[in-house]
Amino acid sequence: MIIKIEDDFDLAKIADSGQCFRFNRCEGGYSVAAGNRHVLVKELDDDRYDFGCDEAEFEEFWREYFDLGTSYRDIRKKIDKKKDEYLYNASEFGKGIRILKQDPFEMLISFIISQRKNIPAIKASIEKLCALAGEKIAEDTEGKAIYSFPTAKALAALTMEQLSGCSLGYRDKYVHRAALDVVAGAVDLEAWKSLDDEALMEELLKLFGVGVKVANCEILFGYHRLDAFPKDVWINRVLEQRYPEGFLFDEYAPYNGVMQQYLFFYSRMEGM
DNA sequence: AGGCAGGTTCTTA
DNA sequence: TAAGAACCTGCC
Repeated sequence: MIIKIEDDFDLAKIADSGQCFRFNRCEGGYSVAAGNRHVLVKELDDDRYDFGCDEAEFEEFWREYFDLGTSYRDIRKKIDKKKDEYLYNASEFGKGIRILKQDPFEMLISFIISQRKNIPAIKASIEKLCALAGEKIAEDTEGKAIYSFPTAKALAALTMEQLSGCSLGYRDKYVHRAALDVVAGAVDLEAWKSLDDEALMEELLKLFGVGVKVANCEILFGYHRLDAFPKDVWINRVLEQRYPEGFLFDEYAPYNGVMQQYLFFYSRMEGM
């Protein structure tokens, strides 16, 4: 179905923003996989986009997934060019990025895998994991199969040999344990939605293989709490070099996570 | 060939 | 409590 989107919306930038790992350019548009769903999105002219699904599915799932109820343009307006020129430049450069509303389990596993890996390596691992334990849900325009993200049960059923075959390295035991804990009910990601930020962080940090950085990614991308501010090597370099006096967290609350995305995207492209 | 990649855990003092 | 080492794997 075709829909007009007047707010910030740039598929290429979202695909490259590092928040999602199954969002890829392919012939004729962008292949977007989320949980057990898949859609092909094409950019048309005049702010119009063609989503390869019917209206019911768009309204029921993709509108929410792309967070179309939030104005990222308004969020960008919080940035004062004179007061914070670097962030202003970063936001102009990253204009079009949105924070997707992704599944907490998929994000948790994805960011556990992400540690000490570059983005292509993360994607490769996740793709192998989906092919191994997910179900085929679609084909992209090049005829390549798209698989759902594995359920906790399917992941927990994998042997360690199968897991390490997905190039997880030492993270294989983290993924295994997380899946087991979810299946056993000791970890209830749904129930954690009702926790406040601090309590949620505390629970996440109890997970094997989850430290502060991965927990913040989960809070921002898995729970869509837009104030979470993950600090990775790129962001730390930016904070050190560009904000020796400190970043203006108070100014940007409760949207620091959105600002983090602009900084991350900008710094990575600038090759800082 | 050795170092490093969107960190975290384990060990040691 | 806080540094420092170790950790899988792939890629430059």
